[in-house]
Amino acid sequence: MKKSPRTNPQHILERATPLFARHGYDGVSMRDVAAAVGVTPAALYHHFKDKDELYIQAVNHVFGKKFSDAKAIMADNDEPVKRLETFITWFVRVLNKDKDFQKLLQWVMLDSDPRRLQKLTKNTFQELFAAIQKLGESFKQQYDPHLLAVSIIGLVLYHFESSAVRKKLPGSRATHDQAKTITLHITALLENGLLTH
Amino acid sequence: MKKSPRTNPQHILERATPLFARHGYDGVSMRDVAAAVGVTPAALYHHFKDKDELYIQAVNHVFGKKFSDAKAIMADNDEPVKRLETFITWFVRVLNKDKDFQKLLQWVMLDSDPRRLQKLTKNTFQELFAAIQKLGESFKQQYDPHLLAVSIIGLVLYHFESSAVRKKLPGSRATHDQAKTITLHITALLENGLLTH
DNA sequence: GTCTATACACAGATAGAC
DNA sequence: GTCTATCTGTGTATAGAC
Repeated sequence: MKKSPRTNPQHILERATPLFARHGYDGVSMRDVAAAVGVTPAALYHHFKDKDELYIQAVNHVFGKKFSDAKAIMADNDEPVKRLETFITWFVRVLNKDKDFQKLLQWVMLDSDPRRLQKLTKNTFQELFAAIQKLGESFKQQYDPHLLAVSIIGLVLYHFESSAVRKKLPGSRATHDQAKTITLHITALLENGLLTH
Repeated sequence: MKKSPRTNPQHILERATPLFARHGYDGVSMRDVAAAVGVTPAALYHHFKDKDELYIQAVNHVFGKKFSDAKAIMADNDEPVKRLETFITWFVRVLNKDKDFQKLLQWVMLDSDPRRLQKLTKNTFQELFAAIQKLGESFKQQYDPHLLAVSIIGLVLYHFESSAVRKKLPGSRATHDQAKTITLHITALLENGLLTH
């Protein structure tokens, strides 16, 4: 095993991730990252050519792991309802556990730089989205598969995206932050809808 | 009628809004705003004590109008299903029409400054959220009203929050950007769910 | 591989003339 | 009410010593 420097690229990414997750690209400076790592800004430029590259690699470092897990889950051969529930259970648990992942998803959606957005979404969302879309086709034919996939993802994501604001709103309770509560609510609503038949 | 200066506070807010909507608080400088208004940065400080105040007033200027419209809609006395559909129709149309409103909603959800978040959410979301929550109680009792309100809002919002990314994903079509398409999809899914009964 | 030192642009904000 | 001019801190990024 070669001697590895205390400060390798992966270590830098792991220190930078929570900063970008909390404050976004424009809210974090290279000085901030350097301070979190425990080096000077100049040292960062030895490992990353500029701030964009550092940010993109930090995001992809987080996304890569999660989405490869998701792909495995969606590849199972259970029946559709079971697969849907497995996916939602997994997605809720991951979002609940890894706040950095959840926040970075939000920041990516808001990125106003087309170049950077391209690099952030390349080879990450596509496969998972396609799998969800295909799963959606197993249900009622009336739903557009693309819109249905967006609906399913949004239904899950928004319970976490709204969390900071939601807690200030009426009816908020501690149980609303628990993965199990959210999962049960979403699956019931998605499967049965609001009306009695 | 008094002589009004070409550059009054409201005019500044209207010029600043699209900038904050696109790039967020940290992505916009006072110099950017001043350039968009056509004055020097110093002039802005005559009308607003600092950047925070300018940003908060810009957001509240946009939110205020929309949410008072929404309150009126939710006050109607139609039956629950009809009221739900009216609300979703209105919400989708507003989000589709006013991209600044839609984007600012996203930025507010990500605001990491507790002080600013407090000022942004004070007296804006509460009443509307409470009305949606109450509407949700008209349907199946099994659903937690708070979670149901979050689900309904998220289901609508995410179709717009995801739009930049969604267009790069499989199955995307031009009709997916039309208010009517989205409204019909969401109402059908919410009311009936995925399973056949 | 990390440091010191620094270049240079841009940030928020203010003083005081007009 | 807006300007010019400016203060002071922070931003990204680099050169060159160690």
